[in-house]
This record gives sequence, structure tokens and C-alpha cells, in this order.
Amino acid sequence: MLACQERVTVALSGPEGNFQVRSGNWGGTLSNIERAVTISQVAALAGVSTGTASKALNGRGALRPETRLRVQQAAEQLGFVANAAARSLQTGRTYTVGMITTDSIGRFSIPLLIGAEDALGAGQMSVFLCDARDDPIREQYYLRTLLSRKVDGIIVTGRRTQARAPIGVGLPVPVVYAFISSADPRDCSVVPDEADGARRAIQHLLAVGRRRIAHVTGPEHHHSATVRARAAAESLAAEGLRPAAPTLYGEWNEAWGRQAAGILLSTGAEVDAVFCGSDQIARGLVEALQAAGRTVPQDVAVVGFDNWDVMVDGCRPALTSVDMDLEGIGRSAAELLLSAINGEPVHGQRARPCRLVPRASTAV
Amino acid sequence: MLACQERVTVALSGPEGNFQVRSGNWGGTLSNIERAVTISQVAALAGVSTGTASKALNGRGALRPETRLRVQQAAEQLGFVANAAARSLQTGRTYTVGMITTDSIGRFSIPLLIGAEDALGAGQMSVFLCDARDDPIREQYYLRTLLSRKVDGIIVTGRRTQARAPIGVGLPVPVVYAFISSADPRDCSVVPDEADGARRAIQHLLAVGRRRIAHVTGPEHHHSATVRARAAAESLAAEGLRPAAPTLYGEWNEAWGRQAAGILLSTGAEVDAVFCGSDQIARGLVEALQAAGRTVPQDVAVVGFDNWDVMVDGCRPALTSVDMDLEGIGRSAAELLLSAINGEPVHGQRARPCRLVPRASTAV
DNA sequence: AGTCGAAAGGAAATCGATTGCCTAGACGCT
DNA sequence: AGCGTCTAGGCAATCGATTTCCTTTCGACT
Repeated sequence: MLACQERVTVALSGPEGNFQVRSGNWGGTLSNIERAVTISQVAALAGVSTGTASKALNGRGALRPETRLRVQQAAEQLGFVANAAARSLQTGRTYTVGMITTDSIGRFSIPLLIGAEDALGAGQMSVFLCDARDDPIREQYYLRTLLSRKVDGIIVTGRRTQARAPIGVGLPVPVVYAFISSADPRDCSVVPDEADGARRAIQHLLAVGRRRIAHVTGPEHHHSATVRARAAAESLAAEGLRPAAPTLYGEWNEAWGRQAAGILLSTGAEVDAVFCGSDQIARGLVEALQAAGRTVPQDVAVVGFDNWDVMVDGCRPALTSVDMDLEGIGRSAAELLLSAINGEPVHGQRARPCRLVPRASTAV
Repeated sequence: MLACQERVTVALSGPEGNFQVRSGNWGGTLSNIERAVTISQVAALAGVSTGTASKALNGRGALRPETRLRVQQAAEQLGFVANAAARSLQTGRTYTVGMITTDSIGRFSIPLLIGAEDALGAGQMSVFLCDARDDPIREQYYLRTLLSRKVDGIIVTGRRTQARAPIGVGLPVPVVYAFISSADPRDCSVVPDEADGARRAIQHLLAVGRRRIAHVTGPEHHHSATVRARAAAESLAAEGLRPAAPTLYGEWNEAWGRQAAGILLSTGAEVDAVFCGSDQIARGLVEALQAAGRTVPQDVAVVGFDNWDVMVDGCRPALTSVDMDLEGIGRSAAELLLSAINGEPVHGQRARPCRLVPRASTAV
């Protein structure tokens, strides 16, 4: 239809210039105006003072209902939207929070952001997303920016290798750490209970009758990897079992999953289930097992971690996985931030339970 | 130096309460202050008026170098950061742009955002990310929010099914559409030249000696799918070839890729290469071909689209793919927006070329 | 020596909205 | 009739930074 028409693309910038020159599309639809409407224009139209107009629009003061209505109609008619800068200059509130992600924005940050937006959107607040790209300089730069913008609060997030140093001390605004936790235990952090997730994975495998369970995960220096590994081992021990093989530490990707499958097969460990530290590892492992003639789940059941749709659905059979409920963490962090903003700070770390999502890779 | 002395921090408001109560973490690191420092405090410390302080810090006015320095030192000492609200109230600039994504933030929006941030960050501007979740109501709500915050400009992005209706007409700020295009040809849009991408894919396959080429892609009602399909067919025609099979339209996922492989095999079409509309389709197809005993690339070469790291690396063999350079599009959109903000609006649609990234799935 | 001009910096208006304080009526009560 | 009270809404200060205009001071030139 549309497709590539001429694509004329058009001059620009003669000796005219300003971007307010937007002839082109008029055609009078609705809503928006050329030059910003101020509250005094609204007040004038309604025949009141600006102060009264402000009260009318904000539901404050003692006004006759008809006056209030008149102002509201005037505002509507003019398409008035309050200048946020002016308002926040006066009130000290910006109805904005900053979100600093330390790793590059990615698979983990997005659900967190969405969850946070959900919780904040209800309170009419907006989110400033800052991607520090794992660079402390950028991070401090963004922090300054956020402070200069007088955000009402800050959410710090990032990939979870270790607890991180607090982003600042004595900041003039409350801070909540989401997904990652602050090294200072008095700071407010919301994290997934990864041990819980690992336990659920193991218990699920036990429930479907597996007894010889191995664990393949990411780098040993990742907090997540070690925590999950330990919890998995403890879960097995609680049932009087031992791991079917030593925990295999590697990378968080499919290639390592494949390689780990090879290791498990070659060592001759009799394994009837593998709990993997990520869905990618799990998928690589599944493919390599199948290539070696094993069937999943009959010969080997596999559980992943993250519940990343692309991986769990792409894998054949579909992958059972542990969901950390990142949106829930984001939402929860935002709620704690709101409560801090409203004068009820919360300290300490909160761990939220995970959820096991069973699929074909562990079906009996 | 300055740093945190005791910072007792101060009761206030009732049986505890306001969030400014942050006793807790002292311990004197650097930077940040309890209560916002204003320019008058800086001015007082430097022994000048606020006006002079402002000039000193912004490099304006006629000041003795030593005065300027004194003010700068005072600012540094107090950790002064200008209040953005006050500044923008005065200057009319916020050094902020809004980015509205119409689909849920995802795989495509992130690189666009990163590219835009790159281009804007250099100009010290920040990005407000708004996820409209494909809901026109949310979209208009966010638009109002952005306008009330007096952003300097807006970037609209989203998944590309069709050109979209302009987000508003006669807006008081410039708008650039990125990845998706506006239906109004006078609006400024930056899009990938998908036809170019398809041509590159076909030409690459031809270059590695393939002649019987099929195309498997997404839904027919997706602009991307039809544009790529047509360009692919035209590329073949230009060499006097016909497609080895009719274009197969389906979903943008692995399952469809597998299914399509089955279709191609069962119809007995002799195919020595498949160009796929997405990396996911390609991966599903590759796996199904292999399961049916074909080898990639010897029997069948496969090219994907998107160059999505997770897919192209996860696939065995690694997947040759077409990269739309989303970051570049984001950067380019931001640059055009900046130029509009600076009074040189650009109209019309710009298409940016794609890039073919060869990998093992088409290696000779 | 007087005038002119440049240099340096201060005073005050300004941006737009909010809000505390005050006043003018209206009304009720004794 | 006079006084108090309540209500509706206006006035003006305020938030913090920028910027225009103006004053002062000093030096140079005729």
C-alpha cells in the first residue's frame, strides 16, 4: 500500500526557521495549541483571578461550585495544561522519579520499569530512565541530573552480580534498590528470593520423580549463581539426596548449556534431571542432549530460570522455568518509594518469592 | 572536603515523618547535601549578587576572571546544582525530550532509546520514556504529560505494522518518528530501508551461489512483511530468477519457522536457500530442517532478519542476518529532533540502509 | 582637568503556578 | 439596628534562576 513512495524529503531551514513554523498539517483537529496556554489566560476567560483559577483547578479553597465549573470549562476550552516547572518550583514536588539502571537497559530492566510505571502511573508520576551502562562516571552524572531535576525519588536497578555500593549517601531524596540490593543494609532493597526459586525448581523435579539431579549455572562470581546453587544443594540434602554431579559453573548463554551437556554426558553421570541457572543455558543443554540421543523430559527433565518467553517457548519441548516476577519487584519497589516520598520510609531488604512455571520439559 | 559532617537531620513533622528524615547513613562520603543548595547561597558565599553568580556559572556577562572563579569554587564547595524547574521556567527550555513507544517497550525500542540517548546525551539532554502499550488513551495521556513538562521535543516510536496516524497536529514542540513512520508525509520520520535489507539478503544468497531461494516471513498485514517480500522477489527477478516457492506468510516466531520448514519440505520444492523475515523464524526453520536431515548451510543456506544477538548466536550454525541499525535510527532521529529544536525543522521520511551480517548459516 | 567609554557587578523584573492572608459582602442573631 | 461570622474570591509573596537594564568605578584621551 503505502510502501516507498517518492520520499521527497524536502528542503528545510531556509532563511526562515523556527520550529514553530509548522504550516503543513493544520486541518483543525482537536487538542493542541500553538503557544502554551497559561493559567492567567484561563483566569481571564473565566473572569477570575489566577489564584482563584488555580484553586478551582486543584480542588482547593472555598469556591462556589459554579465558579469552579466555569474555570474548568475555560481551561478545557483553551486546552490548558499546567506548566510542570512552575508548579514544582512552588510545591517542591515534581511527580517524577528517576530510574537508574547500571547495566545496559535490557531484559531485566524492562519488566522492572513496567512494574514501576504501573505503580507510579496510578499516582500520576512519570519515570526518568537513565542507563548508566555499567559506568560509575555516567552513574554519578545521571544522579546529579536527577537531583537537579528534583525528582521525588530514585529507583536503582541493575544486573545482579553482587550487592552494590549505595549510589550516594545523605541524598535529599529517598532511594529504593530494585532487583539489585544495596550493600548498606539500612537502604531499602527489593530483590527476588532466588534461593526460594531454586528450591521450587528442585522440589518440582523431585515431585515429578527425579532423584539424580544436576545443576548447571552461570559464573561462580555471580551472586545469583552461588545462591541458587547452594539452595539447590540444600534442597536436595533435605531429602537425603546428593547432587548427581558437581555444580557446573560457566557463562549465562546457550553455548555453555551445550558444553555442559557434553560434560555431563561424558562423565557418565547418570542424570535424570538438570536444573539450569538460566533459560538460555537450559535451552542449549536441551538441544545438546537431544543431539546426543536423549529425550527431554523422558530421559532428562530440565528446568530453566528467568521464564523468558522467547527462550521457554522457542525450546522444544517448552521449558519449565522459574519466574522471578520482575514486574512485581518493580511495582513493589515503586510502592516503597512512594511511601518513602510520603514520609514513611522503609528500611532493609525485602525478598520476594519466585514462581515455578511448569511446561513440557518436566512433564511426566 | 566539605562532605558530610554530622548531618543530624532533623526531626520535623510530627511523630516522625517527612522523608527528609534521613538520619541513618552518614559516614561522610562526598557530594550530596541534605537540603537543596540555591544559587543565592552560592552568591552569598562568594560575596556577589545572585545575578552575578548566575552569570559566572553560565559563562555569561562581563566578569573579572577571579570573580568567576570565586563563584565557581563556592558552587563546588556547596555542591550546588541548579534547579532545573527554575531554570526552565525562565528560559523555556527543559533539555528534556519525550520518547513515546506505542508498543510495549521491547526488543526494538531499547536500541532506539540507546541511540537517541547517545545523540542527546552529548547535548546534555535527558529522555522521558513513556510506554503507551498500544493504547491510544495512554498515548494521549502521555502526550499531555510530556507537554505539561514542556519537553523540548518528542520522539515517537513503535513496532512497525503500518505507518501510524500523527500523534497530534499543531503541537507546540517538534516531533520525530523513529522506526515507525507518520502517515502524514510532512512529518519527519526515520525508518529502516527494509527493501534494502531484503535486497542485501537476496544478493548475499546469490553471491554464495544459491539460485532456488524461498522466503518465509510474518503476517501479510505487516508492512514489513510485504515490503521485504516484494523487494526479495524483485531482487530475484532482476537476476532472471523466480522464487523457489510462494512467499510463506505466518507469525513472527520460531514455531512458524518450524512449520514453514515442514511446508517447504513436503511440497517437494527444491530449495537451496531461505530468506526469513525474522531471526526467530529463521531459527525455527533451521532446527526443523536439521531435524529432517538437511544440513545448514550445505543443503540449505538461511538468512534471518533483525540481527538479534540472542537468536543469531543461539542458532547452530550461527545465523546470517540483516541488521536494521536501530541504534543508528535512534541516533539519527534524535539529531533531526535537535535540529528542529534549534530552529531548523526537517520534513519528510528518511530511510536508512540496512547491513548484512554474514555468519555460518550461509558460509560456503 | 574634564569628558567619554568600557568594564564589573548590582537591582529588580520575569517565567507560571500555588497559597496564605485579607477583605468585601451576605447573612444571622440579639 | 448593630455586631459577629462565614463565604467567596482577590492580592501579593513565593519558589530559584536568568536577564535586562542601570550604576559605579576606573582609565584613557584630548
